[in-house]
Amino acid sequence: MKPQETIDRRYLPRVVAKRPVEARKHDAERTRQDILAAAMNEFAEHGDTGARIDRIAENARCNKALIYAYFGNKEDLFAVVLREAYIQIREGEKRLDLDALSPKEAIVRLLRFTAKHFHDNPWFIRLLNTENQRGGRTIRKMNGLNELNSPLVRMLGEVLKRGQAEGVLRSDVDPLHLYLSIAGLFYFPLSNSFTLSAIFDQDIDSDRWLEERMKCAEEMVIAYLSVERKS
Amino acid sequence: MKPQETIDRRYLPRVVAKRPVEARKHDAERTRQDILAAAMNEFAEHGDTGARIDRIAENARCNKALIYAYFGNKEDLFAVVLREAYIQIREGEKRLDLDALSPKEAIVRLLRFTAKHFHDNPWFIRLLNTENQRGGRTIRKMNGLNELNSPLVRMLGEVLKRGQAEGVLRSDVDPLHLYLSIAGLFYFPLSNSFTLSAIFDQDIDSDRWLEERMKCAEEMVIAYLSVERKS
Amino acid sequence: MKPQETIDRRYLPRVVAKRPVEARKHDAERTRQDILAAAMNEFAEHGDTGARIDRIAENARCNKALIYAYFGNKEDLFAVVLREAYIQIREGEKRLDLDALSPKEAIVRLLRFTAKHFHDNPWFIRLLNTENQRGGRTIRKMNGLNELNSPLVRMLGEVLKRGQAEGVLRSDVDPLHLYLSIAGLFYFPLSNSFTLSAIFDQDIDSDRWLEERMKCAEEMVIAYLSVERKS
Amino acid sequence: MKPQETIDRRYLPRVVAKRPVEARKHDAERTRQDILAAAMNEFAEHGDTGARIDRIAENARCNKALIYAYFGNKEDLFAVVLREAYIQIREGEKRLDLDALSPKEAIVRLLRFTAKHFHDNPWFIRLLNTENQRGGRTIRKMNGLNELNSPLVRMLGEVLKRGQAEGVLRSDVDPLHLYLSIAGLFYFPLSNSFTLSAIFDQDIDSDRWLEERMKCAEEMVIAYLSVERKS
DNA sequence: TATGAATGAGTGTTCATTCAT
DNA sequence: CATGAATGAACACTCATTCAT
Repeated sequence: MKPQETIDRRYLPRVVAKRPVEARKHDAERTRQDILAAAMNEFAEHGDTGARIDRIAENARCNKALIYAYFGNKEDLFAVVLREAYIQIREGEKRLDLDALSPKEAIVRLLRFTAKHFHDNPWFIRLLNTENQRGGRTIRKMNGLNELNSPLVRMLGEVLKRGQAEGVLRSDVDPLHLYLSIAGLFYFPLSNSFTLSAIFDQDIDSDRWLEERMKCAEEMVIAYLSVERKS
Repeated sequence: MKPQETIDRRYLPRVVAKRPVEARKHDAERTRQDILAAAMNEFAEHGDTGARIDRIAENARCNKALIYAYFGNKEDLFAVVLREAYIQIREGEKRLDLDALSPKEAIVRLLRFTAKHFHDNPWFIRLLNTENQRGGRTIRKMNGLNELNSPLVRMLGEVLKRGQAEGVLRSDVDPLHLYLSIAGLFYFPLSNSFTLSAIFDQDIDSDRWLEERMKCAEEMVIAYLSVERKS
Repeated sequence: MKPQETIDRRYLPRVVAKRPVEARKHDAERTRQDILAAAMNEFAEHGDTGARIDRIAENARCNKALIYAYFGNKEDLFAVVLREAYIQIREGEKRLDLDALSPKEAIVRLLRFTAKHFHDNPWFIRLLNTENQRGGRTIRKMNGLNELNSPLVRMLGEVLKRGQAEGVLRSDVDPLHLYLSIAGLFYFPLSNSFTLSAIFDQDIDSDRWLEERMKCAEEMVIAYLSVERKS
Repeated sequence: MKPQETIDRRYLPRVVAKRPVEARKHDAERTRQDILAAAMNEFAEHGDTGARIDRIAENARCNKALIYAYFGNKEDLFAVVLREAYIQIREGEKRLDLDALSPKEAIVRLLRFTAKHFHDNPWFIRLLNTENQRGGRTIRKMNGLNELNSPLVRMLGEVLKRGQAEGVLRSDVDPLHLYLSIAGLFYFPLSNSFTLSAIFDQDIDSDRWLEERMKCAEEMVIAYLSVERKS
């Protein structure tokens, strides 16, 4: 039951920037980055127990000992990788500049970004799955998670408040629940694209499919937010 | 980076039926069932690479060689486990008897069943994740998937048709997309309960949380289905 | 700084009983003994950190996994080896039948046995040294040490009592101290035979040297025991 | 099976002279001394295979490459350490000024010094054990051992000759054997203090125990030397 | 049918040693 | 003179799988 041998190129984080085969010069920071990039690949492709230090070293074009020198051990390395994944998505969200948009437009933009991010960075989903399959042992010990992630909820909360003030959004929406809904509408099909494609005969990973899905999800979210609650 | 050591009891499939320690009495079918039950546990708890044949044998109260005699190898055993998981959820859905309900009631019942099933059988989610982390290698080779899974879509399609005929549901809904939405609204938070609990400080696995989530999801789906499309 | 490559054959415990190269038949007890014998060799030759599981497996004509199946891990294996060493010397002492001899003869016989045992089983000394270089971490956790070792002191105590009653031995001798003296007179030169041979140009491991040493030690001990204390 | 983690402070050679953290100021000789001191510690605490170049560098406040620059490799470094150990004990003996004492007093003083040296410098014993566990590979290749060590035997020989001339010591004593006896009476219990403490329930490393032991050993040696051989 | 014994190919990790600056 | 970076060869231990009975 060997882990996957070949994998769709899309499953590789974009971080990778392989350097010519030649000699490794004594460039610590560069080396660290190479290892981290290789580790993101590896953990995303194979999960925690399936990931191999050997392969990370090979792909980072260094030897295993160096990985231990820089990152301690496999578990610590995974923690760095995981944090990096969160940093990337949260920074992407920040760049959306939701405050500059009308409330509904803001929601839609967040929705489309989320869909895009999940679709374009399948390793992100795989990393989250890995950590949850592990029982969250790594994230439980991580620091600074709140500072990293709370801006998203705050941002979304402000959009909702604005919408309610303007009378265009219903008034009883919890921002966290809203985010979970938005994410869930894409996470489920994309995370399970292999099984769903097999059992329902779909081509979930195609751009066309995603576009359709976004339309559907957008309508659902907007429909929900537009309804005024019957008091 | 050892796989999880202890796990919430809920994470174990219900199939398990441990028998008194005494003797294995050459009861082939019984033995097979024991192995299968133990294997479901093991794959759900630890994923494919984390699962251990030793532990399966121990929990099935037999020896490893027997597992190979019955199931071939680890990969084949996983395939049987995975199919079993699909059988269980599809049978649950069939028992819902959606035809006997009004369209909206039927949708809501399916939604609540899905939520409950994901919540009560976390191993189901874990198994799906495992297979998708594996790149769907197992399911790709499985036969009879269509017969097993298509009834769900057909059933849902009929509900939608009835609702449209009665004029209570919008007319442009794809049953598969609807199912993906319903499932996704719960799959995402439940599958990622460890990470989400950590980063957003929630108690996602609690019954109370699920109840709230169901209310929210229900409203969203109904709002969406009730909207008449502006032609 | 590789551990020794070749070593005087004398440094190997006598337990070794190598079986023809052919096939390993499923004989658990035999296998266990083979592993234990090989482990005694290995730990005696190379110490704890220098001992190699690979070599033990090779010499026991089995594979490494089997060693772990039988003994748990390297540390546990070392504990079994160490206990075995104590069992062997204590059994040898019991067989001396000191009670049947006159007090002085009994002391002399114990002395000669001790000398012989140290000389003929250099691995015994090496094993003790290893454990003491380790800070006694293994023996500290061992059970049943008292039952194993106290008979020696008791036996010696009885000899002394008899000698005092008969008026042939001085009356203020502690049996443990006496044993430490007897052992020390041989342990030091034999344990340090390599360094002493090098710095004093002796052939300490020869039978002739041992014979001389025994004469000298015997006289010293007897002289001491014969002196009546000036009250 | 990691080497010892913490160790009684007494187990460290006195050579150590840690300098403030600040800067290493290109002082070659000073650096060499620091490395040597750290190496003595390391080899004494952990033996040859357990000793770590990393730790030596850390404790010497330099980097590993420097150690190689100064001492060649681990094995060569160990040789320097070992020689240093011999130098220290032989110099101690020289300072005893045995010629100024009566023969019996001289013997007793040597005995007490030896006991004290072994007790106060347990790393000395550990170093000797290490080298002997290695099969004497290092000392065999060392030069100038004779000049270093023969003065002890010569000194002791002269004391014996004086005693015999004065008629207070027996006439057939080999000075080397006498030294081996004296040393052995302390080496054995001190070298094996961990195992002996465990199996005989003693507190061998205490000052009180040593005092008792000295009394006993003294009596034994004097009794032996005082006896006139029955021709 | 069922089992305990045995195996080979990994797997994470360590460490003495060398390189490049 | 001094250093941080880099390496390869081990090494303890694991695990899916097969053998012999």
